[in-house]
Parts: sequence; C-alpha cells; structure tokens
Amino acid sequence: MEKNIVASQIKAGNRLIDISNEDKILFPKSKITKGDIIDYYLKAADILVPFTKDRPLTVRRFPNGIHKDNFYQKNTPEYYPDWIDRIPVEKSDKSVIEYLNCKNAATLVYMANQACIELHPWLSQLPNLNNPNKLIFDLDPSTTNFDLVRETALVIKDAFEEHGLAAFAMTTGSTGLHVVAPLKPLVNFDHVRDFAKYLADELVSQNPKHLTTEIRIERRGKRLFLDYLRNSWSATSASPYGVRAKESAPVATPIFWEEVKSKKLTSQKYNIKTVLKKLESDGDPWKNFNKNRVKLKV
DNA sequence: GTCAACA
DNA sequence: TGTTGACAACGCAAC
DNA sequence: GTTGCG
Ligand SMILES: [Mn+2]
Ligand SMILES: [Mn+2]
Repeated sequence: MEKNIVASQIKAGNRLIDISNEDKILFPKSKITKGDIIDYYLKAADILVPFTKDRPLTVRRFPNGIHKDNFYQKNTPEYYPDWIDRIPVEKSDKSVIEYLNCKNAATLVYMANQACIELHPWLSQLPNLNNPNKLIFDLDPSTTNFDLVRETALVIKDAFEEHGLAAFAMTTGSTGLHVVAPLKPLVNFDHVRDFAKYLADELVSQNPKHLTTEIRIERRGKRLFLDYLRNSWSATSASPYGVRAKESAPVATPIFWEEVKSKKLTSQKYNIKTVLKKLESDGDPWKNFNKNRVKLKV
C-alpha cells in the first residue's frame, strides 16, 4: 500500500500554497502545531500585512519547535518562489541583502509553512527606506513589575503628545509594551533615534530610580529599559499581530489606552486563539494610525 | 525546511 | 533512493 | 578590535 504523501494546499489570496507537516507540534506544552500557526496567519493577513508590506523583513524560524535551535533569516533564499517579492538593501560592506517583502497573504502563509513564527520588520517603508515612518519606544522590564511598564507607557503617551506626536500602544507578546508614533518619512534613522534617546533620557531624569537607557543589562538593575535603539538603521521590532515563540503563542497586539490603565494587562494577554476575537468585538485600536503621520520636530 | 553531496 | 551535513543575521554602543 | 545586546 502506497503511503499518502500528497502535500496539502491552502488557498491564500489567489494562490495555492503547498503545506507540509501541518501536524508537527511547534509549541509542545500548549500543543500548537505548524498548521495552527499557518491558520492564524491566514486569518490575520488582512489586518497584519499592512504592517509588513514594503518593509524589509527579518523572520525568525523554528523548524523543530520553539524550544529547539532557531535562527533569524534576513536574506531570502534563491529557491523561494519567484512570486515572493524581495527588497534589496546594501550593507555597510556594500554587499546586498535580499530581504523578504511580506506584501500579501500568500507570502505570509508561505513563510508560516517555513516554520517562521516571528516577524521583525523595519521601521521604514518603500520608497523611503532611509527614513522611518514610525518611532517606537520599546519598554523592556528587568523585573515582573508590569505596573511600572503600564505607568511608563502612559507617561510616554503624554510626552509624545506634547511633541505633537500621536501615541499608539501594543503588547509585544513577550514581557513589555511598545509605544508607537506614526511619522512622515522626512528624516533619517539617526535623526529619529537621536530624538528618541533625547526623550528617553529626559524621562529617565524625571524618574531615575525606575527608568534607564543603559544598554548593558548588568547596569540596569531592576529599572525599566527604554529601548530607543529600535529606531536605528536596519533595526527591527516585533510586528503588530505577529506571533511570538513562547508557549501559548502570544501575539503582539495593538490595544486601546484604556487597556493600558488596567491592572489586568500583561504583555502576553492576547494569543493566536484570542486576538482576532478581541479585534472583532472591540474594534481596531490603531484604526487611525496612518491618519496621524506628522513631521518630527526637534 | 530545503538542498547538494554521497553511499 | 535514502541519509547526512551545511546552512539560514547584523548594526550599534560599550568596553 | 571585541563583546553584549535586541
Ligand atoms: Mn521589547
Ligand atoms: Mn528591546
């Protein structure tokens, strides 16, 4: 008797994507399979793809599950299909990285089948790769004190608004939060990063006991790290609606500021089983993200 | 996860 | 035809 | 020039 090895296929957009090993368990404790991740990304594509389209994308792949060897992938292998779009970017040594452009549901599903769990896009977008069109304050706690993260996010929201920036909040699905401001892509990464560092240092000076911009973990102590370095050339950060490689498959989730005020909030509050239901029932907290792009003033 | 090299 | 091994990141800041 | 970091 011949074994049935006919690969299954999934329709994404107007393409049929070959799927392999959909029952392979990638999250052993929570028993989540590669098929579950593919299914999530297919359903999330409409809300997710606008955050990855036309941005160089680094992906993090876990072919043998989240507790086994994994790797970041920047270059897109030659053997990926022609219809997968690439964004060439010159490195400092003049060699070129062919970054993936995750511009449609088919690409997202193809990558999910590659055991790609995490998505880390750039902060800039074609045709302005040199100039970020968002600014991110990445809040990385050194302890489990999430109240400090929430309260600091609210302080940053006020600071952004004092500088004419709109502020949007997101759980990262790991330990912290992001506060994000949409920008017009008018100035380069160094400029935006310098502004972020200036503002971060300002906040640290107002609360030096609990906040820090120290890069060395050892020097942070128990303070909350204000990671302004996300706003650097070629730096990436977790994509909205992207899955994190942690048990239960938490999802980086745009949230309302009212949620940030709640003690019940955690970084991993939403996951692949809950995030799209939340979006459906509560609406899109970042609905106006693209309507609030402003020029950064120093 | 995929491919090239090899038994 | 089946198995094995190689391969899949990099820029910035601190030291 | 190397190491730590995300
Ligand atoms: Mn973070
Ligand atoms: Mn960080």
